[in-house]
Amino acid sequence: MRHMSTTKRSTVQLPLSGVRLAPRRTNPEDMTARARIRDAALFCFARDGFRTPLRAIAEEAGVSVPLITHHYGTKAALQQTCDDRVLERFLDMKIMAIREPDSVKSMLDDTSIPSILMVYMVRSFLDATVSVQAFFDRFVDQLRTTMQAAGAAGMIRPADDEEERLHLLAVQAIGALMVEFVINPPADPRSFIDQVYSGRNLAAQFDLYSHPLFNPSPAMDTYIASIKNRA
Amino acid sequence: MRHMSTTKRSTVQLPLSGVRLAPRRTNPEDMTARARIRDAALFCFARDGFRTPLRAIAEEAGVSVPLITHHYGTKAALQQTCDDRVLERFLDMKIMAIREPDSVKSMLDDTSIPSILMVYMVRSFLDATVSVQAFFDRFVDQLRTTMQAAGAAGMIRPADDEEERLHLLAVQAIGALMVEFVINPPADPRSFIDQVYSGRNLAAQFDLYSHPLFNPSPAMDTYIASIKNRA
DNA sequence: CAGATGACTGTACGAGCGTACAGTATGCGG
DNA sequence: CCGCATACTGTACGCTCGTACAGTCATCTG
Repeated sequence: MRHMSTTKRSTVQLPLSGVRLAPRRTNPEDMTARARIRDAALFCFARDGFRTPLRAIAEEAGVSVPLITHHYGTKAALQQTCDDRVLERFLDMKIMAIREPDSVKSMLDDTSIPSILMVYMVRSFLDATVSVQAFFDRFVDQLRTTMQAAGAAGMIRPADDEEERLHLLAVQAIGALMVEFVINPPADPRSFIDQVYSGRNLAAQFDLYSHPLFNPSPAMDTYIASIKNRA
Repeated sequence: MRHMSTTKRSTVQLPLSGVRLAPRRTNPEDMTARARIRDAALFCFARDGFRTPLRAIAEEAGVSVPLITHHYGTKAALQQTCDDRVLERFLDMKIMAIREPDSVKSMLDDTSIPSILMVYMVRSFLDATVSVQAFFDRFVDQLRTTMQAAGAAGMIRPADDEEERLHLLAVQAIGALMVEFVINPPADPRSFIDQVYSGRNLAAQFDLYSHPLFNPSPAMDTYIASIKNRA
Protein backbone atom coordinates (compact mmCIF):
# COMPACT_ATOMS: atom_id res chain seq x y z
CA MET A 1 0.00 0.00 0.00
CA ARG A 2 2.74 2.42 -0.77
CA HIS A 3 2.71 3.86 -4.20
CA MET A 4 0.22 3.89 -7.01
CA SER A 5 -2.61 3.31 -4.59
CA THR A 6 -5.62 5.56 -4.69
CA THR A 7 -7.69 4.20 -1.85
CA LYS A 8 -7.46 1.73 0.95
CA ARG A 9 -8.39 -1.70 -0.21
CA SER A 10 -9.92 -4.93 0.96
CA THR A 11 -10.58 -8.00 -1.03
CA VAL A 12 -12.04 -11.32 -1.91
CA GLN A 13 -13.59 -13.79 -4.24
CA LEU A 14 -16.56 -14.08 -6.47
CA PRO A 15 -19.88 -13.62 -4.75
CA LEU A 16 -22.08 -16.01 -2.95
CA SER A 17 -25.53 -16.31 -4.32
CA GLY A 18 -28.66 -18.25 -3.73
CA VAL A 19 -27.84 -18.83 -0.09
CA ARG A 20 -30.46 -21.14 1.32
CA LEU A 21 -29.98 -21.88 4.96
CA ALA A 22 -32.02 -23.74 7.50
CA PRO A 23 -34.93 -21.81 8.98
CA ARG A 24 -34.11 -19.31 11.66
CA ARG A 25 -32.82 -21.16 14.66
CA THR A 26 -35.07 -21.26 17.68
CA ASN A 27 -34.42 -19.70 21.05
CA PRO A 28 -31.26 -21.23 22.58
CA GLU A 29 -33.15 -21.74 25.83
CA ASP A 30 -35.54 -24.07 24.06
CA MET A 31 -32.82 -26.26 22.56
CA THR A 32 -31.54 -29.44 24.10
CA ALA A 33 -28.16 -29.22 25.76
CA ARG A 34 -26.80 -31.50 23.07
CA ALA A 35 -27.79 -29.09 20.32
CA ARG A 36 -26.58 -26.10 22.29
CA ILE A 37 -23.21 -27.78 22.69
CA ARG A 38 -22.96 -28.40 18.97
CA ASP A 39 -23.81 -24.82 18.08
CA ALA A 40 -21.52 -23.43 20.74
CA ALA A 41 -18.67 -25.62 19.49
CA LEU A 42 -19.25 -24.55 15.90
CA PHE A 43 -19.22 -20.90 16.88
CA CYS A 44 -16.18 -21.23 19.12
CA PHE A 45 -14.26 -23.18 16.49
CA ALA A 46 -15.04 -20.47 13.95
CA ARG A 47 -14.17 -17.63 16.30
CA ASP A 48 -11.13 -19.02 18.10
CA GLY A 49 -9.95 -22.00 16.08
CA PHE A 50 -9.98 -25.71 16.76
CA ARG A 51 -7.59 -25.45 19.64
CA THR A 52 -10.37 -23.90 21.67
CA PRO A 53 -10.47 -25.78 25.00
CA LEU A 54 -13.52 -27.83 25.78
CA ARG A 55 -13.84 -25.67 28.85
CA ALA A 56 -14.49 -22.62 26.68
CA ILE A 57 -17.10 -24.48 24.64
CA ALA A 58 -18.74 -25.69 27.82
CA GLU A 59 -18.93 -22.15 29.11
CA GLU A 60 -20.33 -20.85 25.83
CA ALA A 61 -23.00 -23.56 25.92
CA GLY A 62 -23.68 -23.10 29.61
CA VAL A 63 -22.89 -26.69 30.55
CA SER A 64 -20.09 -28.60 32.22
CA VAL A 65 -17.19 -30.13 30.35
CA PRO A 66 -18.02 -33.76 31.14
CA LEU A 67 -21.46 -33.29 29.65
CA ILE A 68 -19.80 -32.64 26.31
CA THR A 69 -17.90 -35.88 26.47
CA HIS A 70 -21.05 -37.57 27.69
CA HIS A 71 -22.85 -36.58 24.50
CA TYR A 72 -20.02 -36.63 21.98
CA GLY A 73 -17.38 -38.91 23.47
CA THR A 74 -14.26 -37.07 22.41
CA LYS A 75 -13.40 -33.61 21.19
CA ALA A 76 -12.54 -35.04 17.78
CA ALA A 77 -16.00 -36.54 17.50
CA LEU A 78 -17.54 -33.21 18.40
CA GLN A 79 -15.51 -31.48 15.74
CA GLN A 80 -16.51 -34.14 13.21
CA THR A 81 -20.13 -33.42 14.00
CA CYS A 82 -19.51 -29.73 13.34
CA ASP A 83 -17.58 -30.54 10.18
CA ASP A 84 -20.45 -32.56 8.76
CA ARG A 85 -22.93 -29.86 9.58
CA VAL A 86 -20.82 -27.15 7.96
CA LEU A 87 -19.99 -29.20 4.89
CA GLU A 88 -23.64 -29.89 4.26
CA ARG A 89 -24.71 -26.29 4.61
CA PHE A 90 -21.73 -24.54 3.14
CA LEU A 91 -21.94 -26.24 -0.22
CA ASP A 92 -25.48 -24.99 -0.52
CA MET A 93 -24.09 -21.50 -0.59
CA LYS A 94 -22.98 -21.86 -4.21
CA ILE A 95 -19.83 -19.82 -4.15
CA MET A 96 -18.90 -18.38 -7.51
CA ALA A 97 -22.35 -18.97 -8.90
CA ILE A 98 -22.07 -17.25 -12.22
CA ARG A 99 -25.60 -18.04 -13.19
CA GLU A 100 -28.31 -16.20 -11.28
CA PRO A 101 -25.95 -13.27 -10.82
CA ASP A 102 -28.71 -11.03 -9.55
CA SER A 103 -29.35 -13.35 -6.61
CA VAL A 104 -26.37 -11.72 -4.93
CA LYS A 105 -28.83 -9.31 -3.48
CA SER A 106 -30.71 -12.13 -1.79
CA MET A 107 -27.88 -12.72 0.62
CA LEU A 108 -27.47 -9.15 1.67
CA ASP A 109 -30.22 -9.60 4.19
CA ASP A 110 -28.27 -11.51 6.79
CA THR A 111 -24.74 -12.64 6.12
CA SER A 112 -23.97 -13.66 9.69
CA ILE A 113 -24.73 -17.37 9.41
CA PRO A 114 -23.14 -17.98 6.01
CA SER A 115 -20.22 -15.96 7.31
CA ILE A 116 -19.76 -18.32 10.26
CA LEU A 117 -19.89 -21.28 7.92
CA MET A 118 -17.34 -19.70 5.63
CA VAL A 119 -14.99 -18.89 8.48
CA TYR A 120 -15.35 -22.42 9.76
CA MET A 121 -14.43 -23.75 6.34
CA VAL A 122 -11.44 -21.46 6.08
CA ARG A 123 -10.29 -22.58 9.50
CA SER A 124 -10.72 -26.20 8.47
CA PHE A 125 -8.34 -25.62 5.60
CA LEU A 126 -5.96 -23.64 7.77
CA ASP A 127 -5.91 -26.28 10.44
CA ALA A 128 -5.91 -29.28 8.13
CA THR A 129 -5.41 -31.82 10.89
CA VAL A 130 -8.10 -33.86 9.20
CA SER A 131 -8.16 -34.24 5.46
CA VAL A 132 -10.03 -31.55 3.59
CA GLN A 133 -9.68 -33.48 0.35
CA ALA A 134 -13.30 -34.61 0.40
CA PHE A 135 -14.53 -31.10 0.99
CA PHE A 136 -12.38 -29.74 -1.79
CA ASP A 137 -13.55 -32.39 -4.24
CA ARG A 138 -17.16 -31.59 -3.57
CA PHE A 139 -16.40 -27.92 -4.01
CA VAL A 140 -14.87 -28.64 -7.40
CA ASP A 141 -17.86 -30.80 -8.34
CA GLN A 142 -20.19 -27.95 -7.55
CA LEU A 143 -18.05 -25.46 -9.44
CA ARG A 144 -17.98 -27.82 -12.42
CA THR A 145 -21.76 -27.88 -12.56
CA THR A 146 -21.92 -24.12 -12.39
CA MET A 147 -19.28 -23.63 -15.03
CA GLN A 148 -20.85 -26.09 -17.40
CA ALA A 149 -24.16 -24.30 -17.16
CA ALA A 150 -22.49 -20.95 -17.71
CA GLY A 151 -20.50 -22.42 -20.58
CA ALA A 152 -23.60 -23.79 -22.22
CA ALA A 153 -25.13 -20.33 -21.97
CA GLY A 154 -22.11 -18.91 -23.75
CA MET A 155 -20.98 -16.87 -20.78
CA ILE A 156 -17.70 -18.70 -20.30
CA ARG A 157 -14.92 -19.26 -22.76
CA PRO A 158 -13.98 -22.94 -23.17
CA ALA A 159 -10.59 -23.91 -21.77
CA ASP A 160 -7.76 -25.92 -23.26
CA ASP A 161 -7.95 -28.14 -20.20
CA GLU A 162 -11.31 -27.82 -18.50
CA GLU A 163 -10.49 -29.92 -15.47
CA GLU A 164 -7.27 -28.12 -14.80
CA ARG A 165 -8.89 -24.72 -15.08
CA LEU A 166 -11.56 -25.90 -12.69
CA HIS A 167 -8.94 -26.98 -10.21
CA LEU A 168 -7.04 -23.74 -10.63
CA LEU A 169 -10.10 -21.57 -10.07
CA ALA A 170 -11.15 -23.59 -7.03
CA VAL A 171 -7.71 -23.44 -5.49
CA GLN A 172 -7.49 -19.71 -6.08
CA ALA A 173 -10.98 -19.02 -4.75
CA ILE A 174 -10.55 -20.91 -1.50
CA GLY A 175 -6.94 -19.86 -1.13
CA ALA A 176 -7.80 -16.19 -1.50
CA LEU A 177 -10.25 -16.50 1.38
CA MET A 178 -7.57 -18.13 3.48
CA VAL A 179 -5.08 -15.36 2.84
CA GLU A 180 -7.63 -12.63 3.48
CA PHE A 181 -8.48 -14.35 6.71
CA VAL A 182 -4.96 -14.56 8.06
CA ILE A 183 -4.00 -11.11 6.80
CA ASN A 184 -6.94 -9.50 8.53
CA PRO A 185 -8.63 -11.91 10.93
CA PRO A 186 -12.17 -10.84 11.78
CA ALA A 187 -12.86 -10.24 15.45
CA ASP A 188 -16.33 -11.68 14.95
CA PRO A 189 -16.75 -14.53 12.46
CA ARG A 190 -20.17 -13.18 11.57
CA SER A 191 -18.63 -10.16 9.90
CA PHE A 192 -16.17 -11.97 7.63
CA ILE A 193 -18.25 -11.89 4.47
CA ASP A 194 -19.09 -8.24 4.81
CA GLN A 195 -15.49 -7.47 5.62
CA VAL A 196 -14.09 -9.36 2.71
CA TYR A 197 -16.56 -8.79 -0.07
CA SER A 198 -16.24 -5.32 -1.41
CA GLY A 199 -17.39 -3.74 -4.60
CA ARG A 200 -13.82 -2.80 -5.36
CA ASN A 201 -12.68 -6.40 -5.16
CA LEU A 202 -15.56 -7.76 -7.18
CA ALA A 203 -14.94 -5.12 -9.82
CA ALA A 204 -11.27 -6.10 -9.95
CA GLN A 205 -12.21 -9.72 -10.43
CA PHE A 206 -14.65 -8.84 -13.14
CA ASP A 207 -11.99 -6.76 -14.82
CA LEU A 208 -9.37 -9.49 -14.48
CA TYR A 209 -11.58 -12.22 -15.92
CA SER A 210 -13.21 -10.15 -18.63
CA HIS A 211 -10.01 -9.32 -20.46
CA PRO A 212 -6.72 -11.09 -21.01
CA LEU A 213 -4.04 -10.30 -18.45
CA PHE A 214 -1.17 -11.21 -20.73
CA ASN A 215 -0.65 -9.59 -24.07
CA PRO A 216 0.85 -11.76 -26.80
CA SER A 217 4.59 -11.35 -26.93
CA PRO A 218 7.66 -13.26 -28.12
CA ALA A 219 8.83 -13.65 -24.54
CA MET A 220 5.56 -15.28 -23.63
CA ASP A 221 5.84 -17.65 -26.54
CA THR A 222 9.25 -18.86 -25.49
CA TYR A 223 7.97 -19.14 -21.96
CA ILE A 224 5.01 -21.29 -22.90
CA ALA A 225 7.27 -23.36 -25.09
CA SER A 226 9.55 -24.09 -22.17
CA ILE A 227 6.55 -25.07 -20.07
CA LYS A 228 5.43 -27.69 -22.53
CA ASN A 229 8.70 -29.50 -22.00
CA ARG A 230 8.13 -29.96 -18.29
CA ALA A 231 6.35 -32.67 -16.38
CA MET B 1 -11.83 -35.96 -10.29
CA ARG B 2 -14.97 -37.66 -11.53
CA HIS B 3 -16.20 -36.69 -14.92
CA MET B 4 -14.74 -34.78 -17.82
CA SER B 5 -11.26 -35.39 -16.58
CA THR B 6 -8.71 -36.79 -18.94
CA THR B 7 -5.67 -37.15 -16.74
CA LYS B 8 -4.78 -36.92 -13.14
CA ARG B 9 -3.87 -33.44 -12.18
CA SER B 10 -1.75 -31.41 -9.80
CA THR B 11 -1.30 -27.72 -9.62
CA VAL B 12 0.17 -24.39 -8.70
CA GLN B 13 1.18 -20.85 -9.41
CA LEU B 14 3.28 -18.99 -11.84
CA PRO B 15 6.89 -20.04 -11.91
CA LEU B 16 9.77 -19.08 -9.81
CA SER B 17 12.63 -17.61 -11.66
CA GLY B 18 15.99 -16.11 -11.00
CA VAL B 19 16.39 -17.97 -7.76
CA ARG B 20 19.57 -16.82 -6.13
CA LEU B 21 20.24 -18.48 -2.83
CA ALA B 22 23.11 -18.37 -0.43
CA PRO B 23 26.12 -20.46 -1.37
CA ARG B 24 25.86 -24.14 -0.69
CA ARG B 25 25.77 -24.67 3.02
CA THR B 26 28.85 -26.15 4.59
CA ASN B 27 29.14 -29.47 6.31
CA PRO B 28 26.81 -29.56 9.32
CA GLU B 29 29.64 -30.96 11.42
CA ASP B 30 31.58 -27.77 10.79
CA MET B 31 28.79 -25.44 11.88
CA THR B 32 28.39 -24.06 15.34
CA ALA B 33 25.69 -25.58 17.48
CA ARG B 34 23.82 -22.30 17.33
CA ALA B 35 23.67 -22.41 13.55
CA ARG B 36 22.79 -26.08 13.55
CA ILE B 37 19.90 -25.38 15.89
CA ARG B 38 18.62 -22.64 13.62
CA ASP B 39 18.75 -24.80 10.53
CA ALA B 40 17.24 -27.76 12.33
CA ALA B 41 14.41 -25.59 13.61
CA LEU B 42 13.75 -24.17 10.18
CA PHE B 43 13.62 -27.63 8.67
CA CYS B 44 11.45 -29.08 11.45
CA PHE B 45 9.06 -26.15 11.29
CA ALA B 46 8.73 -26.63 7.55
CA ARG B 47 8.32 -30.40 7.80
CA ASP B 48 6.14 -30.72 10.89
CA GLY B 49 4.74 -27.27 11.59
CA PHE B 50 5.37 -24.80 14.34
CA ARG B 51 3.96 -27.04 17.01
CA THR B 52 7.05 -29.18 16.71
CA PRO B 53 8.37 -29.69 20.25
CA LEU B 54 11.72 -28.23 21.14
CA ARG B 55 12.70 -31.79 21.96
CA ALA B 56 12.33 -32.78 18.31
CA ILE B 57 14.37 -29.81 17.16
CA ALA B 58 17.03 -30.65 19.72
CA GLU B 59 17.20 -34.19 18.43
CA GLU B 60 17.39 -33.02 14.82
CA ALA B 61 20.24 -30.68 15.70
CA GLY B 62 21.94 -33.25 17.91
CA VAL B 63 21.86 -31.11 21.03
CA SER B 64 19.94 -30.92 24.26
CA VAL B 65 16.81 -28.87 24.77
CA PRO B 66 18.25 -26.43 27.31
CA LEU B 67 21.00 -25.53 24.87
CA ILE B 68 18.34 -24.16 22.56
CA THR B 69 16.96 -21.92 25.25
CA HIS B 70 20.49 -21.01 26.19
CA HIS B 71 21.10 -19.65 22.70
CA TYR B 72 17.68 -18.35 21.78
CA GLY B 73 15.88 -17.76 25.06
CA THR B 74 12.41 -18.88 24.12
CA LYS B 75 10.84 -20.91 21.37
CA ALA B 76 9.12 -17.81 20.02
CA ALA B 77 12.48 -16.09 19.66
CA LEU B 78 13.85 -19.10 17.82
CA GLN B 79 10.93 -19.05 15.44
CA GLN B 80 11.38 -15.32 14.93
CA THR B 81 14.97 -15.97 13.93
CA CYS B 82 13.78 -18.52 11.38
CA ASP B 83 11.06 -16.17 10.16
CA ASP B 84 13.56 -13.41 9.49
CA ARG B 85 15.85 -15.76 7.66
CA VAL B 86 13.10 -17.13 5.48
CA LEU B 87 11.59 -13.75 4.75
CA GLU B 88 14.91 -12.42 3.60
CA ARG B 89 15.64 -15.34 1.33
CA PHE B 90 12.20 -16.13 0.10
CA LEU B 91 11.55 -12.72 -1.36
CA ASP B 92 14.68 -13.13 -3.44
CA MET B 93 12.96 -15.97 -5.22
CA LYS B 94 10.85 -13.60 -7.30
CA ILE B 95 7.67 -15.59 -7.55
CA MET B 96 5.62 -14.77 -10.60
CA ALA B 97 8.49 -13.08 -12.32
CA ILE B 98 7.04 -12.45 -15.69
CA ARG B 99 10.13 -10.85 -17.02
CA GLU B 100 13.06 -13.16 -17.64
CA PRO B 101 10.66 -15.99 -18.34
CA ASP B 102 13.38 -18.23 -19.65
CA SER B 103 15.17 -18.14 -16.31
CA VAL B 104 12.69 -20.76 -15.13
CA LYS B 105 15.18 -23.28 -16.27
CA SER B 106 17.80 -21.89 -13.93
CA MET B 107 15.98 -23.19 -10.90
CA LEU B 108 15.48 -26.68 -12.20
CA ASP B 109 18.90 -27.58 -10.91
CA ASP B 110 18.08 -27.87 -7.25
CA THR B 111 14.67 -26.95 -5.95
CA SER B 112 15.13 -28.41 -2.50
CA ILE B 113 16.16 -25.26 -0.64
CA PRO B 114 13.68 -22.88 -2.25
CA SER B 115 11.11 -25.57 -1.64
CA ILE B 116 11.83 -25.58 2.08
CA LEU B 117 11.57 -21.81 2.14
CA MET B 118 8.28 -21.94 0.29
CA VAL B 119 6.84 -24.57 2.60
CA TYR B 120 7.97 -22.53 5.58
CA MET B 121 6.20 -19.50 4.17
CA VAL B 122 3.04 -21.47 3.50
CA ARG B 123 3.11 -22.81 7.03
CA SER B 124 3.59 -19.29 8.36
CA PHE B 125 0.40 -18.25 6.65
CA LEU B 126 -1.40 -21.40 7.75
CA ASP B 127 -0.35 -20.97 11.33
CA ALA B 128 -0.72 -17.20 11.47
CA THR B 129 -0.06 -16.94 15.19
CA VAL B 130 2.16 -14.02 14.38
CA SER B 131 1.14 -11.42 11.87
CA VAL B 132 2.02 -12.18 8.28
CA GLN B 133 0.92 -8.74 7.20
CA ALA B 134 4.48 -7.48 6.81
CA PHE B 135 5.44 -10.47 4.73
CA PHE B 136 2.41 -10.07 2.52
CA ASP B 137 3.04 -6.36 2.00
CA ARG B 138 6.58 -7.03 0.88
CA PHE B 139 5.34 -9.71 -1.45
CA VAL B 140 2.93 -7.23 -3.02
CA ASP B 141 5.71 -4.66 -3.31
CA GLN B 142 7.82 -7.12 -5.19
CA LEU B 143 4.97 -8.13 -7.42
CA ARG B 144 4.24 -4.48 -8.15
CA THR B 145 7.77 -3.95 -9.37
CA THR B 146 7.57 -6.98 -11.58
CA MET B 147 4.21 -6.05 -13.01
CA GLN B 148 5.24 -2.49 -13.73
CA ALA B 149 8.25 -3.70 -15.65
CA ALA B 150 6.12 -6.16 -17.59
CA GLY B 151 3.50 -3.49 -18.19
CA ALA B 152 6.09 -1.05 -19.49
CA ALA B 153 7.24 -3.76 -21.89
CA GLY B 154 3.69 -4.12 -23.13
CA MET B 155 3.30 -7.65 -21.87
CA ILE B 156 0.56 -6.87 -19.37
CA ARG B 157 -2.76 -5.22 -19.97
CA PRO B 158 -3.38 -2.19 -17.74
CA ALA B 159 -6.06 -2.65 -15.08
CA ASP B 160 -8.97 -0.46 -14.09
CA ASP B 161 -7.59 -0.58 -10.54
CA GLU B 162 -3.94 -1.51 -10.54
CA GLU B 163 -3.55 -1.77 -6.79
CA GLU B 164 -6.59 -3.94 -6.39
CA ARG B 165 -5.51 -6.26 -9.19
CA LEU B 166 -2.12 -6.52 -7.55
CA HIS B 167 -3.71 -7.47 -4.27
CA LEU B 168 -5.99 -9.96 -5.97
CA LEU B 169 -3.17 -11.67 -7.81
CA ALA B 170 -1.02 -11.84 -4.69
CA VAL B 171 -3.83 -13.27 -2.60
CA GLN B 172 -4.61 -15.85 -5.25
CA ALA B 173 -0.99 -16.83 -5.75
CA ILE B 174 -0.20 -17.38 -2.09
CA GLY B 175 -3.62 -18.82 -1.36
CA ALA B 176 -3.31 -21.38 -4.13
CA LEU B 177 -0.08 -22.62 -2.59
CA MET B 178 -1.78 -22.92 0.76
CA VAL B 179 -4.64 -24.97 -0.63
CA GLU B 180 -2.33 -27.22 -2.62
CA PHE B 181 -0.34 -27.76 0.53
CA VAL B 182 -3.23 -28.79 2.73
CA ILE B 183 -4.89 -30.85 0.00
CA ASN B 184 -1.76 -32.83 -0.63
CA PRO B 185 0.83 -32.24 2.08
CA PRO B 186 4.31 -33.21 0.95
CA ALA B 187 6.04 -35.83 3.05
CA ASP B 188 9.31 -34.01 2.50
CA PRO B 189 9.27 -30.21 2.30
CA ARG B 190 12.08 -30.36 -0.22
CA SER B 191 9.76 -31.86 -2.81
CA PHE B 192 6.97 -29.32 -2.61
CA ILE B 193 7.92 -27.24 -5.60
CA ASP B 194 8.42 -30.22 -7.84
CA GLN B 195 5.19 -31.71 -6.61
CA VAL B 196 3.18 -28.59 -7.14
CA TYR B 197 4.63 -27.09 -10.28
CA SER B 198 3.53 -29.02 -13.29
CA GLY B 199 3.48 -28.19 -16.94
CA ARG B 200 -0.23 -28.87 -16.96
CA ASN B 201 -0.87 -26.29 -14.28
CA LEU B 202 1.38 -23.68 -15.82
CA ALA B 203 -0.31 -24.21 -19.15
CA ALA B 204 -3.71 -23.75 -17.54
CA GLN B 205 -2.58 -20.51 -15.96
CA PHE B 206 -1.20 -19.29 -19.21
CA ASP B 207 -4.46 -20.18 -20.91
CA LEU B 208 -6.53 -18.52 -18.18
CA TYR B 209 -4.58 -15.29 -18.25
CA SER B 210 -4.10 -15.08 -21.99
CA HIS B 211 -7.78 -14.96 -22.84
CA PRO B 212 -10.87 -13.59 -21.15
CA LEU B 213 -12.69 -16.06 -18.93
CA PHE B 214 -16.02 -14.28 -19.16
CA ASN B 215 -17.71 -13.58 -22.44
CA PRO B 216 -19.71 -10.37 -22.65
CA SER B 217 -23.35 -11.04 -21.85
CA PRO B 218 -26.39 -9.15 -20.59
CA ALA B 219 -26.36 -11.17 -17.37
CA MET B 220 -22.79 -10.09 -16.73
CA ASP B 221 -23.71 -6.48 -17.29
CA THR B 222 -26.50 -6.56 -14.74
CA TYR B 223 -24.16 -8.35 -12.40
CA ILE B 224 -21.43 -5.78 -12.66
CA ALA B 225 -24.01 -3.04 -12.31
CA SER B 226 -25.19 -4.53 -9.04
CA ILE B 227 -21.60 -4.72 -7.83
CA LYS B 228 -21.02 -1.03 -8.38
CA ASN B 229 -23.77 -0.30 -5.87
CA ARG B 230 -22.03 -2.12 -3.08
CA ALA B 231 -19.46 -0.88 -0.60
C1' DC C 1 47.84 -22.09 38.28
C1' DA C 2 43.36 -19.63 39.54
C1' DG C 3 39.35 -17.89 38.24
C1' DA C 4 35.97 -16.63 35.10
C1' DT C 5 33.17 -17.13 31.04
C1' DG C 6 30.53 -19.59 27.94
C1' DA C 7 28.83 -24.10 25.97
C1' DC C 8 26.23 -27.73 27.28
C1' DT C 9 23.32 -31.38 29.93
C1' DG C 10 19.89 -33.73 33.36
C1' DT C 11 16.14 -32.95 36.10
C1' DA C 12 12.18 -31.10 37.49
C1' DC C 13 8.45 -27.87 37.90
C1' DG C 14 4.16 -25.98 36.34
C1' DA C 15 0.65 -24.70 33.04
C1' DG C 16 -2.86 -26.26 29.84
C1' DC C 17 -5.85 -29.58 28.37
C1' DG C 18 -8.36 -34.01 27.14
C1' DT C 19 -10.53 -37.51 29.39
C1' DA C 20 -11.82 -41.11 32.91
C1' DC C 21 -14.25 -41.90 37.20
C1' DA C 22 -17.37 -41.49 40.85
C1' DG C 23 -21.40 -39.44 42.27
C1' DT C 24 -26.07 -36.78 42.17
C1' DA C 25 -30.54 -35.58 40.41
C1' DT C 26 -34.52 -36.39 37.50
C1' DG C 27 -37.88 -38.76 35.09
C1' DC C 28 -40.06 -43.09 33.58
C1' DG C 29 -41.73 -47.92 33.27
C1' DG C 30 -42.75 -51.94 36.36
C1' DC D 1 -42.70 -47.67 45.81
C1' DC D 2 -38.67 -49.65 43.31
C1' DG D 3 -35.29 -50.04 39.80
C1' DC D 4 -33.02 -48.07 36.19
C1' DA D 5 -31.68 -45.29 32.39
C1' DT D 6 -30.48 -40.66 31.22
C1' DA D 7 -28.77 -35.94 32.02
C1' DC D 8 -25.51 -33.70 34.35
C1' DT D 9 -21.51 -32.13 37.65
C1' DG D 10 -16.96 -32.04 40.51
C1' DT D 11 -12.66 -33.91 40.89
C1' DA D 12 -8.69 -35.73 39.55
C1' DC D 13 -5.41 -38.21 36.68
C1' DG D 14 -2.11 -38.24 33.04
C1' DC D 15 -0.01 -36.44 29.12
C1' DT D 16 2.53 -32.84 26.51
C1' DC D 17 5.50 -29.23 26.38
C1' DG D 18 7.93 -24.84 27.51
C1' DT D 19 10.99 -23.22 30.71
C1' DA D 20 13.78 -22.58 35.05
C1' DC D 21 17.47 -24.32 37.93
C1' DA D 22 21.55 -26.47 39.27
C1' DG D 23 25.55 -28.44 37.83
C1' DT D 24 29.59 -30.13 34.61
C1' DC D 25 33.12 -29.45 31.25
C1' DA D 26 36.09 -26.89 28.24
C1' DT D 27 38.45 -22.74 27.00
C1' DC D 28 40.51 -18.47 27.67
C1' DT D 29 42.72 -14.77 30.40
C1' DG D 30 45.58 -12.67 33.89
